[in-house]
Parts: sequence; structure tokens; C-alpha cells
Amino acid sequence: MMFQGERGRMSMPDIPTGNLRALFNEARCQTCSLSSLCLPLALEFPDMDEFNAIIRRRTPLKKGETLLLQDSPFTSLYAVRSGSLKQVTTEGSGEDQLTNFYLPSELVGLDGIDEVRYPGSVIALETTTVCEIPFDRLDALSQEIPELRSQLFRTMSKEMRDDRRMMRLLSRKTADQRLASFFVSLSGRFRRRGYSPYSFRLSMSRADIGNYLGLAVETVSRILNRFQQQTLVAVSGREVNILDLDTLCRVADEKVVDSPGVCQPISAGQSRC
Amino acid sequence: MMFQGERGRMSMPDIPTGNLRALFNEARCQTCSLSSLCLPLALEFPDMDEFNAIIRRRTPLKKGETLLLQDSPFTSLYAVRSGSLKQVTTEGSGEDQLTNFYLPSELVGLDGIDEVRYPGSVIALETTTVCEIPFDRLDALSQEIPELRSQLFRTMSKEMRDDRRMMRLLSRKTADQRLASFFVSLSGRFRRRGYSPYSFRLSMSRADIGNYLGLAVETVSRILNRFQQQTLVAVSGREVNILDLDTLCRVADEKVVDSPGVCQPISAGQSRC
DNA sequence: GACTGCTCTTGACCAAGATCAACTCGAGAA
DNA sequence: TTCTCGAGTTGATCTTGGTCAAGAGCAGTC
Repeated sequence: MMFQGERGRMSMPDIPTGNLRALFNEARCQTCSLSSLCLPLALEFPDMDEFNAIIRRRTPLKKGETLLLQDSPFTSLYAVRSGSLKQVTTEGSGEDQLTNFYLPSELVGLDGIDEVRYPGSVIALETTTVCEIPFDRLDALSQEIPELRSQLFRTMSKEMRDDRRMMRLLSRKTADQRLASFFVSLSGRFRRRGYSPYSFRLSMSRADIGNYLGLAVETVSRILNRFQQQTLVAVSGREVNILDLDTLCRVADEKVVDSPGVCQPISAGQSRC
Repeated sequence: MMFQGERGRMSMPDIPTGNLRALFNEARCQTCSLSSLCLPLALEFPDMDEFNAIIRRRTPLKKGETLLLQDSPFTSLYAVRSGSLKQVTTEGSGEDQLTNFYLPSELVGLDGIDEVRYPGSVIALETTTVCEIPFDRLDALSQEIPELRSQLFRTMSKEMRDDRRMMRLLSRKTADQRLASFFVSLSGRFRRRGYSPYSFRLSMSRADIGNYLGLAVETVSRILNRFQQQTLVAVSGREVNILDLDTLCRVADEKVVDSPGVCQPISAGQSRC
């Protein structure tokens, strides 16, 4: 009943050369494989060194461990090196809301800058390594290095646009469209990081996906099943094979109207890069 | 059937001394009544002058006029001086999504920084005046004035948190809770600007509210009606009187469980300040 | 291996809110 | 004043996806 994709898969991003080496030898922005996606992407040699100097490496987090606790004092941003995390916000008497997934090269904590405290807990979904960037040092450095400041502005601005896109998803899209959007977006994020956009392993549970997309777990499950019957994807547990990215992409943006060319799956602007 | 509030109302924010005077005499940050809320809020005398120098005043927009067209080249941020605007994004083949309302002292355009183009159109909901802040000049100035840079970071960070709150609203809250949240939030924004938090005029249509909150116009209408019967608010056309902010606030966060003290209507962190 | 919790799936039912349709209201124009 | 048109309201019906309940699958542990 389930189709187990046999193509060479790649698990959720991890540093090719292994964690230990990454931590001790390669723990420098200059040689980091993510440098072209990460915060210092615009920096040249001497500036890069300065930036590298303020970074603190952390020991890897295990699955389920907490990087940040909601309402703990804001001190640093964190760049994801490998693995993945989720941001969860508990507000009022309501249940948690999963507001974001973070993948390698993404920046955690930007939404805490103007408060004294972090607005949500951030939890590792698998073994995860991060670089800590003390914000006061970063702020100071961003005064000396205009490119760094610009990059920070750009990153925040991008995240705001992604939020708006998410708002549209939550207020206008059907359950099918949401799931499709989710896969298309994930696929793009993997592609941009050099991983297969067609074959990957989800590090988050169905419950997480549902929470993030504003759907019940059961709905996620049902629709995944339907997608499978329509041979859009092949899902086995958390292994995902995207079989028809094109249709998926068309489903994501609109009803399944056949309007070819409307969708550009490789679009640079496609969600949380 | 309708209760027309008789208390002294204040219309949507407008500069007390009138538009003309505002435009020509008072068009300086130093004397602007919004300076304590606006971008230069952290600046002292000489810096404030420098900031003031890069601002361009614009002739007032009439209701329905477009400040920014989606996809037009990004050049400037805009600070609202008086009136109000809405941001509308058209994406894919779908209908418009209203992503934000802007009130005086708020900053329009932050989500366009990292793209060459604005991600949405921004349209005046009533007669509205704005200050144009060319971004390249602001960026340059933010290098010289650390307080300005910090303030920019803070503003963006705050907007991100508001977006997350909106995401929670859209994915978890019932229609009643959404409307209640909307009123509580508006009320707080008025209060912070020195206007009555209980009595104001909506500058947006029911359709706008529905679009923003992810609800059909009919639903907005029905629930407004219900709120009225519960004497939470008194609505007559676009005139709003909030009769029971406390309950409204309690409804906003959760089901109408009676858990007193949970809600802090005056909370500083309450949405788009 | 069997046990213990989970995560995930599947089915049956229900309800919140969308949609469709008709009608009212109110502001501006002639 | 009356006309017109868009905004808002109200009612009837339908649909999507939530909720409840039960069972299957799977991973870690003893």
C-alpha cells in the first residue's frame, strides 16, 4: 500500500564531514559549507574574520532539547549549522502555536530583539548544532560593517514577507493547499541547501505539521494519504518522495485548475530560504 | 436596536492642529506629536536634526489612493503621520490578502527591504499624510547613529512578533475570538496614541476586516451583531463604542471561560503598537 | 522476544463558518 | 426630493475540516 521510494535519499541536513570535525576544525565561518546562505554571506576576508570572532560554537543539541525557553532573557541570535528546530509559542490560556521551523543557515531569535525576552521556545527536532551570536556584539559589529547591517535588515525583511505568506496560507488556503504549500516550500529550502528537493526525511511529527499549518493531525494524515493516491508524493513514515512537484505546486497556490506556467517551483522568493 | 454612543468620540487620528499647518509648519520631527512613538523616538537633539533632514513630506493622500503599488521598485519607508492605510497583497491566481493596517507613527515598507520591489500595495483608507524616508539615506544614517539602527531593528522585530500573533489568531482562534482580538488590539493602539480606547471610528470596511481576519463579510456582520446583543460593544455603521473591554479581552484569548485576571488589556505587548 | 508508549491512520459524526440569495440602509448625485 | 449604487445585514443551506473513538504500526526498553 505504501510506496517506499528507493532513490538515494538524503537525511535532514547534516554537515558532510561529521559533527566532531565540524565542531572543532571546521567551526569557522570561512570554511563553513553554509557560508553562502548564512548571515555573513556578504562579507569579505577581513570582515569575515571579525564576524567569526564573535561567534560561539555550542555543543550539539539532542532531539527534543530546548535551545531557548520562552520568556528567558534575550541575549543572542543563533544560526543553525545542522539539524532543525521548531519555535513554539504559548500564549494566554491557549495551547501552543508552532510558529516556525528552522533549517541550516537560518537565524533563530530575530523576533526577540526588541523585547527583553524570547517570544517562544525553540526546540531541536533532531540532533542539531548551532552557532551562537551574542546580539550586543553583532549590533556593535554591524555598525562597523555596513554589509553586515544590510544583511541583517534583509534577513528580517525576508522573514516578515514569509510571515505574510504564512498569514495568507492560514486565512485563505484549504487543507490540501496548505499541505501542498508546505511540501513545495520544504522542497525549495532543501534544494537551496544543496540537498535533493525530491527526497527527504521530515524531522517533525504530523502533529507539528498540523499545528504549524493550522490543521488537525487527522487531517494531515488523510490528505497525505490522498496525495499519495494521486501519486503526487510517496510517503512512508517520515520519509518523503515528491513525485510530481509541478502539480503539487499548482495545488499549493490555487485550486487544481490546469493553468500551466503559473507556478515556478524554483522561484527564488519561495518561502523561508 | 442600535445604541449610538453619546460619549465624546474622537475620529481616527488626525493632527490636532490641522493638515495644512502640519504640512508646512509642524513638518519637523522635533515638534511632531508622534515623535514619542515614531522611528526617531530614541534620538536626541543633533541626531534628530539629521534624521529630520532626510525626511520628505508628501501631499496628503485621499481615501482610496495608492501610496505604494505592489511590485513597484523599493526605495523608501513611510511613516504614517495621520489617517490610516491597508496593505494588500495579490499572489498567484488567488484573491487579495489584506496583510496589515497602518496607523499613525507606524512604518510602512519594512517588508520590502530585501527585495527590489514592494510585496504589496498600500492604500489609504481615509485622508492620510505620510513622511517618506528614503531607505538608502536611512541606512547610511543608521550607521552613524546607533540608536537609530537599534530602533529599526526593534521595530522590525516587533512587527515579526505581531505577525506571529496574527498567525496564531488565524490558525487557532474562532471567529468570535478573532473579532474580539481585533477590537482589543485596535483599542490598545488608539490608547497608546492618546485617543479614546473605548470610542472610535473604523476607517476600514467590513470586507476589509473580514479579509484581514480570514472571515467572510457575513460572519463579521453576524458576530458584531452578537457582540452588540451581549453589550460588549455598540456599533453603528463604522462608529464603535467598546462597552466591556474586559470581557472582550477575555473572549479574545480564549473561550468565554470565566478566568478573571488572565487578561491585561493595557499590556504593553498588545499587538502593533 | 514481549511490553509500553508513542505516533500515525482510519472511520463516523458534528459544527463552525462559507456560500448563495435576498433585502435594507445610507451617502452622494441630479 | 428621489434615484442609484455600494456597503452592510439577515436567513437558509452546504461543506470543510474538527472531534471523538478505536485500532495499527513502530521504537525503545527490560
